[in-house]
Amino acid sequence: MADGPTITTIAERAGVSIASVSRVLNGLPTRQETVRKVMAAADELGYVRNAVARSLKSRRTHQVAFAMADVGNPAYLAMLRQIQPVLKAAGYRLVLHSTDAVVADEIDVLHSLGERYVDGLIMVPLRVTEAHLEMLSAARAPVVIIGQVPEGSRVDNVRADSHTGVGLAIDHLHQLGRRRIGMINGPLDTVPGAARAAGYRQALADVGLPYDDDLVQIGDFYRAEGRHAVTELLARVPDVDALLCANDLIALGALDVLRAAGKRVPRDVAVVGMDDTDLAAASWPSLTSVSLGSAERGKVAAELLLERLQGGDREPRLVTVPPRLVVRASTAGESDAQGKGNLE
Amino acid sequence: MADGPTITTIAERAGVSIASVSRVLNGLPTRQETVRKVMAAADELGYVRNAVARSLKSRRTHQVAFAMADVGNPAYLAMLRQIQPVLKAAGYRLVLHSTDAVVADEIDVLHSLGERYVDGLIMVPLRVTEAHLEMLSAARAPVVIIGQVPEGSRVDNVRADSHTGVGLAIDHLHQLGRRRIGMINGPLDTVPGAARAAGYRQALADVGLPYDDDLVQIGDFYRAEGRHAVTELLARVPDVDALLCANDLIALGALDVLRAAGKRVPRDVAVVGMDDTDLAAASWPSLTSVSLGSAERGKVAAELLLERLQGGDREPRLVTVPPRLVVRASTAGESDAQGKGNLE
DNA sequence: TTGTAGGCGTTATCAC
DNA sequence: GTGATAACGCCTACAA
Repeated sequence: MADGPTITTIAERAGVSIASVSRVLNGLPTRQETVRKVMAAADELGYVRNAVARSLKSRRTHQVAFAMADVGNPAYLAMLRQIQPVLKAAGYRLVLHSTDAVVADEIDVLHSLGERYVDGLIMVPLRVTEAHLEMLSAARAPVVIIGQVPEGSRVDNVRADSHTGVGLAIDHLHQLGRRRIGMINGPLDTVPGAARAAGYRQALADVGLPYDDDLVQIGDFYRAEGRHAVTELLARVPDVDALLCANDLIALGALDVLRAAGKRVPRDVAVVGMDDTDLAAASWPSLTSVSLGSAERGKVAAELLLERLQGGDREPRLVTVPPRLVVRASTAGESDAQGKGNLE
Repeated sequence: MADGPTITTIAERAGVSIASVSRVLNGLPTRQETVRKVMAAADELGYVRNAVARSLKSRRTHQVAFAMADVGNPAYLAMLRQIQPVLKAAGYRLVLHSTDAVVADEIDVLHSLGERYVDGLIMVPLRVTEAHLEMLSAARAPVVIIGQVPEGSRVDNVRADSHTGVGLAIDHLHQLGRRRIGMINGPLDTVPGAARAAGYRQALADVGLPYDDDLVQIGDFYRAEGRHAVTELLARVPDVDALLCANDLIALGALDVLRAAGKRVPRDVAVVGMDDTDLAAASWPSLTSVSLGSAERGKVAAELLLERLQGGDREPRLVTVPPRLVVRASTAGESDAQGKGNLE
């Protein structure tokens, strides 16, 4: 693992100056003979440009950071899968930051932008604190935030619209003739929890159904908690005919409980999840789910960042990605692709 | 977004030399008064060290690359989830490379090691070609390969043992009294496909069951292909009482087909998947699966790399991660955690 | 067309 | 202790 050759090594070998070597390597006009000599020397030595030195001079690293709470979370993964190819195609490397849901880590990532080891950052903050906003306004590189940012913040911002998403689900269930539609939500002090609760209330009003506290159960965004919450709801309202779950994991928990209780899905109870993760298609019955466009948000965020990296300044932009209802067997059993199956 | 301050800026402001600034910033012995002045200036200016300049001098980037075929693949993700915290704890950033299963891209990643923008690399190659080996031996930074590398290659190597893993599954099924154990495999010209085929043959011999060509069906590592293959096998051998599937997706396909055919799982047919992905726990019935230790392999790879980055030279190491059978409802229905459920 | 020289921001080696 | 000063490897005026 000998020390790699530099342009100086090549220059000596080719008998020219380092300036000529640099020119050849960068395709600047040079005499044919010089080009030949330099290329030959570079080849023989197995020369590879030192990206660090290059960055120091050019002030560009061709690296972009993506920071989110947890690499293992399917929603972030969906984003990552879209972000990656967009950046790669534009010649950028991707640096990953998993903040483990620790706010201090997020601030740290923002701070480290000053180290200039990346040209830009895409971040999905858990919540946006004062500290975030302060660091954002002082950021030394372009940042795109996926999530909610206060009005007037001077950052590109990509949002989901879970409020509307809940509406899609309720509409769908209502059209299927469901009238006692329960909601299993996560904590109300989270951004998604609050938005979904509000969306549920309004969507019911929109289709003319009364809001009933008994039909709402708060748990948390995990399968086990989902099971627990659904059990409670079922005990209170045995004749519930549909369940809107605040994410897919909760919905899987709901399927567990309904199955154990001898309820048929979707005939007795229709179930809808949210986020449309891979799990939705894997479950049985496959799960109707509201996609909040994680993939799309990732893609848009990457594109916005590239624009800023390539183009110049422009007004900060706000893009809201519309939700989409993906209908599967848990609400529309008979028309499902694997329609021959059933639960009895 | 004004140009950031450098040690020169600080030096001027504090009325000292850049050498002193550097010393203070690096905690080298300095007079108290100087420390105070420098820190004050740095604070006021919001100074942040330039990582690029630092790397140029120190020849360390504190970055490590992880290269695999596809960010979306759950097996790679399981690795990533383990690699990330190990590296983070050691102060390394993670650079992600998704090669889209293109060999040229892999070579490219290997080549780019010469650019010195990372201190090391963890790679999961699809297959190891001559070109790989050549680049590996010339690599200018430590590399850990997850996968099969020819004997005698001078690289750290972390392997799975799917051969043994298949044995675990067959043993389990045999102990449950299954005697007509089918195998749904992927292409035999892939490394995993070949290993699993060999493991199946030998495991049958080990438990004293005859090998029967009719019980083997080759498809591909996807759900739809799994469905197709299982359909064929079922037509040929209607009384098959267990299916070993070469990965979880195939196994999900198997569940689809068995359900449609009115076979009860596990009573009529027990089903085992491989890889133990998240999907295994999400399906119904939940899927018994052979874990090939993706997570563990990631962890070990990260640790090996760190050792090399911190310590000095040592002989290349070969670590084989043992497989583990994760029993769930698809083979052991009654004892399943959600045991009240059934498929009828 | 080519070479010399200066600078990107740090670190580290010297003398003082 | 501290301050010049020389690298690290590359790019780029500017001069020849």
